[in-house]
Amino acid sequence: MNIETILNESVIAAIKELYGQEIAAEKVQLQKTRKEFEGDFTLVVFPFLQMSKKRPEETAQEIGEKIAATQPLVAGFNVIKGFLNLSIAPSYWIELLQTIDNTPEWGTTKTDEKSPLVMVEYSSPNTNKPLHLGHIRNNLLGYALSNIIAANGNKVVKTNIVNDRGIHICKSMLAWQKWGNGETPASSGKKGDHLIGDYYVAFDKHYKAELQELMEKGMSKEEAEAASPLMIEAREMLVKWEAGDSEVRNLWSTMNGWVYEGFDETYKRLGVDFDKIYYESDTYLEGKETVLGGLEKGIFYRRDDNSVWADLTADGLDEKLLLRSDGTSVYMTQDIGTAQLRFRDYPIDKMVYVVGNEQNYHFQVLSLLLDKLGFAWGKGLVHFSYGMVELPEGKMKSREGTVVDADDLMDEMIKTARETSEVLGGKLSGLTEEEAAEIYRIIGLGALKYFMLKVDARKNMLFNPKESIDFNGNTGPFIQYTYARTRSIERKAAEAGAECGTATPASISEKESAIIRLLNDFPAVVRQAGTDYSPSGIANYAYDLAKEYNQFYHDYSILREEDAATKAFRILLTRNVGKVIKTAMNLLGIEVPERM
RNA sequence: GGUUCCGUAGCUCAGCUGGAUAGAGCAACGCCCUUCUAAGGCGUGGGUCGAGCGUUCGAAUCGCUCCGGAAUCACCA
Repeated sequence: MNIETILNESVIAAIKELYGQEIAAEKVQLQKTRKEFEGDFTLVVFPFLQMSKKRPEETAQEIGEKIAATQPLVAGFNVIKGFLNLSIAPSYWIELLQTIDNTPEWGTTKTDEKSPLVMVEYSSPNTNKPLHLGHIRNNLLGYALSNIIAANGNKVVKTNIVNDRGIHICKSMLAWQKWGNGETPASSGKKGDHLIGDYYVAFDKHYKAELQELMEKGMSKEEAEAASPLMIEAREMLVKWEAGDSEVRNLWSTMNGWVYEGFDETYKRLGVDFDKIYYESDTYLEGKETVLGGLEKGIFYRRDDNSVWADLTADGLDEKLLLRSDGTSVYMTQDIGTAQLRFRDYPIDKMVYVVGNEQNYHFQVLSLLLDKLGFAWGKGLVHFSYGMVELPEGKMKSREGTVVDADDLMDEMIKTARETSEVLGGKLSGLTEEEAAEIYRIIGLGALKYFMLKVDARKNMLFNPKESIDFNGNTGPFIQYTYARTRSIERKAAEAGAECGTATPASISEKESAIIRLLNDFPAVVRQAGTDYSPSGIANYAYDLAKEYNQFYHDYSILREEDAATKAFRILLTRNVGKVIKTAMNLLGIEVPERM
């Protein structure tokens, strides 16, 4: 049983004995004692004043006396105003450290046969351009969230829906046909997704030039857009694609194949993966059937022009188009189709969509529609909505060339990790170039990942490339550095044959008990992150722990301590800090180096 | 205009199931490497928690009203 539960029960018992009243466990406000005061946990006694009919100080005093007398784990207490600060016996903390040490995956909940199945959709790229900064936030959040959900005792299926069809892909294809001269990733040395992205940009450039020309001949913007030969050709290509034209389909699968190879490389580098990938080219027709089924059941209705709609006015929303008058499907229809396929493939209990907040309305509607169509998890679907990534100069726009490319950014981060390390002077001397390169990779990516994950996902965030590469302060490398320190201490302790935590030291310092209380919090932090869908909760916790340990590291000699029991205790503490940091960082998808 | 989200230090962000004097980092200034990793530690300065009203013994946290900003409200995806 954890210490909070024990104290909670002690408080309830004390209240009952003193004032003869039964109180609910939620009424007991126990919190960690603030740094300035002595003690480990603090009970707020204001809610009990009505029962005690005494002043706050007296009430706190008598509750404190009662608990100290009955609960052996409470070694002492003090009262400040209406706050009762309780000190926990060192023996309990030692025991906790040993429990952490002996428990594999401490802080997380195991999955078994009966665990609910949660499907997490994230990434969802288009196949006409490479991944950029916004995708990085999406991928990192999606991956971390999956880990966190899994750590809370759920089976998780990570999924990706690839938008592999539509006019945007036709644009790239057309441009490649016109100006590509048969260029391939192999012939050009470019990554497949970048190659296709370049043709998408080329299309846009030529298209704009065309528009300009037509408008100079006296057409309005709308007329020019309609008359543009390039755009007409692209639309024709889309029609051919839908009709299954073999030439177009072949080109399409070849070029998409190049893109997927490029994506795979980026995903691998980012450290994210998927259990199941869906393609819109497979799901877009499925949705149509489901919608028509809903039409038969009277859930939807058809207008005179033959289009199909859902009336959501009763739910406080408006009417939503599901099938165009020409019978083709829209975005919503595809998402319904994808849901249908997934439900056929897996016994889904809960569905989580990691998609940007610009689609909040879409998911509100989707949830209602799926519910009406009878999907058990429709109503409870979670749209894990995250904010935009903004740049210091303003919004990121591909047209204006202000995108930050995912691959470039990762290169840059790793390069900076190397440079920083070299400036600091021979940090990794004694390692081979390969070993050092691996550490730079871990640090560079750790900096990037932590920077993206520490911020509350709901908020728009500012990405300042310069600052992101600053490895000081509340950053991934700081946490990694702290971990490397704990590993170093462990290695040195092992070399010296030092004992690890078998005896109880005479006393535990404030810094030490602060660290242990943080360790004690970890399971609750993981649980909270699971219910709040909050990777940032874990990230900020990891930082707090690392910071606390670093201060401790500077204030106490760990290996030089003369007293064997104290030394052993500190080694055990260090090992547990390393263990918890590593677990927390793993949940975030951030690797942790053995040395740096 | 409707809906949703966000306003906390100069900057980037924590804290929000109501609790003690609102915390970090960056930036500025001053200390600390003969000491287990200085990618570190310590210190100084910096705040009407967007504004107002309300609920409460107690509000950055809850409610209402404003003010700012963002997203969305397509037969685009």
